[in-house]
Amino acid sequence: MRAINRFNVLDTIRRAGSIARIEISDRTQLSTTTVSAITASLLDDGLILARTEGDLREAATRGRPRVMLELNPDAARVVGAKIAANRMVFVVTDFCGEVLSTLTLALRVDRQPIGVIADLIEDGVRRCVVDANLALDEIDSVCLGLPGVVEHRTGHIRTSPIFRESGVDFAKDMSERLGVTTIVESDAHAITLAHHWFGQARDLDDMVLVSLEQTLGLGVLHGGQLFRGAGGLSHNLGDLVLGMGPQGIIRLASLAGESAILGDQPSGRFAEAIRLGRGMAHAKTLIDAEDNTLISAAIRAGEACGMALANIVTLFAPPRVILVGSSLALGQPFLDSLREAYSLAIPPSIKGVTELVFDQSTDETWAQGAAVVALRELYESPWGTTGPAPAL
Amino acid sequence: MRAINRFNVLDTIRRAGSIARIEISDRTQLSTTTVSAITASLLDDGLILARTEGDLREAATRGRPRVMLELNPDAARVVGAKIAANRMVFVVTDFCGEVLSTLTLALRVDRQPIGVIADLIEDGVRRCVVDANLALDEIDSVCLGLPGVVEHRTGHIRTSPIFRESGVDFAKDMSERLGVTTIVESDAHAITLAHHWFGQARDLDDMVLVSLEQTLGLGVLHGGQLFRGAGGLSHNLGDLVLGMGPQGIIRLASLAGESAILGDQPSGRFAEAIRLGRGMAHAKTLIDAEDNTLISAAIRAGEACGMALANIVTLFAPPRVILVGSSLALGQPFLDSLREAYSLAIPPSIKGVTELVFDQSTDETWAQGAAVVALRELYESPWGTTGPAPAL
DNA sequence: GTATTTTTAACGGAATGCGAATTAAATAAC
DNA sequence: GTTATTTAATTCGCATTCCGTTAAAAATAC
Repeated sequence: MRAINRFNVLDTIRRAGSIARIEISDRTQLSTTTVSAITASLLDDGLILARTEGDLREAATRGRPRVMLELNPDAARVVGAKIAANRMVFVVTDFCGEVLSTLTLALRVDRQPIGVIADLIEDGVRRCVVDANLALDEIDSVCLGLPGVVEHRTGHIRTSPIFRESGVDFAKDMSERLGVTTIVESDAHAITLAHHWFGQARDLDDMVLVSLEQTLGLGVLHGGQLFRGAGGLSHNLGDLVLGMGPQGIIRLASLAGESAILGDQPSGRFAEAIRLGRGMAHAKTLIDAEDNTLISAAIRAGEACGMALANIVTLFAPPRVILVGSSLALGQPFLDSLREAYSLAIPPSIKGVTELVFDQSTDETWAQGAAVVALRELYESPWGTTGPAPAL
Repeated sequence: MRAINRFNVLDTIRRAGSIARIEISDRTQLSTTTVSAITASLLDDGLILARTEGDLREAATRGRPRVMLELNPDAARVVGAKIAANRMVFVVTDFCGEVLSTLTLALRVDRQPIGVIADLIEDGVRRCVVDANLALDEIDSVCLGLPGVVEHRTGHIRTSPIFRESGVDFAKDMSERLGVTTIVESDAHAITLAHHWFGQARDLDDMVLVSLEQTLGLGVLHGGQLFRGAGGLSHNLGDLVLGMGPQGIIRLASLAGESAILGDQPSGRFAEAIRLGRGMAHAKTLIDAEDNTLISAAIRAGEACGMALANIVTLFAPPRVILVGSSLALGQPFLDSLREAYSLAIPPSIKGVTELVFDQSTDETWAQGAAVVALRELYESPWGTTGPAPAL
């Protein structure tokens, strides 16, 4: 019970950024007495800080001024990472989720042996931590955001475009390598939480996010919690079936996946751009130069995404859908056809329920989302005076 | 806190049917002391009964014999109803969900004015209650299961094939007519809970049910709770888009809805059978007589359903999917093509995660499911010594 | 100084949960 | 037939935690 209330108070403080006790009592419906007791213990554990100044009401109010409480950024540090096929992005954040250092490695890792990938990740984490002027043992938790189907609870990677193997217990591997608790999560789930904490869904506890990257992912927020499938695994939108063609099943990935849009580019400048992870940006310049092959690929992809999106809205009926990912960089042809297909396909009965938002987040935001995944687990874990208590 | 534990204990007793306190303590992780206190209060409120005999362990065990606890069937009575376009089925059940009386009205109500439909439902409820040798004021709650998109929380019917109007506040209407708390729920959600309590999902807290009736519905059970969309509304699978054809969007309903399979039958014996709600049964006899039009319609429908099913499994990854509804009566051509399309469309990465179960429930089971919806709300509501306390 | 508002402190009461001891009810052993 | 043993359930005492009330302390405006 205390644990629940404690978490609620802490989360209220985080959402507000800076808030007085009496306001917490208002929002959480807890008595001022209880809030005082809980905040005292949070202050004691060093999770929050008190600031005397900063009362935003009119200065001309009488009475004892409010003491504003806010998260103590130094209460914990975590590492978040976005691992993609052609790049890795690491961030170190403080307890508030603010980024302390960033590291981007542009290198193609897909289909490497698992040991090689683990080596690179380990290296990236260590370097990013050093960049933040920290040592690894000052890091409380690491979260890796990966594409594909990830079982967060068990730490297994079911399938991922960056691994040849399937069913890897990657969380355990990396925990042992780093000597720090390491968890894994789908990259789509990570960016979903990033938007919940910092982005376009700060005001919402229910929403859906669709990520259009090399892999097509989905994040569903339901009551402020990620909706993970039974078994805790993430979704792979690319596997959605859009119809039956002459050569069999047509999946979304085959129309809207990165390779479907960019095509097979065996050589040349475009192929080089793709290899370096600039494929979509380069495609945009080609589209602007009216490359008809690419334009029609983008339109096809947009239509497919719009239809799939309509199906997802039919199933989840969220107030807002956020679209993110590199494919958005394709620009008008893609976005217009997506919007058009969506409004055609959305059933009339739920028209107007859902708002569509496009968001071009940087890779850093994705990594920050992974950090948020780690932080959320810290928030819920019991704390001693020195740091988070080890799990039972 | 007590309320939560109380509900847990009550639900544990319901699941077990008959169970000793010490066993409850085992399963709920509550101390025997707490279980004793809670069961005492439940006994006091008349919600459960104690039975001295019935200890199923070997008779030759020493020690004080266990006192088995079970639900008191007489603690409450509810009415559940399945309202379909061409029939209404009512049941009165006791507190355990056991059916006390049944009433089927075979009449076509779709597109009647709302007052007429309400009249018929009111009449059905009253007659079914009388059949159970009860008076309406002995009924604690009524739940109506309707096809279409239903907002359970607010009691509004967003769209339903049986109403001309949309956005009707039907729960309020019927509550006033009957003088009994009346709630509404999607028929698919009702049958989902029926399977959770009595059917093929007794052992599962996570599963998905797909109902193939006149309307195509979906029920998602997640952690023992129905997963309702962000506004508490139900899903309409028929609106799912399966592809783009020459005449525009192809929705599942246009391939696998009842009218899509049976076709437009303006007259004749078949049309008469459809009007009476025997359409699918009659179709089966025609299929057995090798009516090629129907066979190919059934195959098309099966394929469409199989693909849609694969998409749902991709999104929810439940351990089990239960398929119910009148369309199952089409037999082999439909089921075989469904299975085949499903196994083609299911992505390899989650092959084997989900088990497919077909279930031909009677209409009574659907109505019983609606009763379960009502009972679950009673279970959670606070009780006085005389009956459920009125909502605040 | 007085008034006002926020925060902390102190006390009592109520609810809840747990552990230990106790009682209850049966069988097994003698 | 009595006693011991075993298992189930209850009782009792204790700790926690919450809330409400009241009062005091802190800090500022007037």
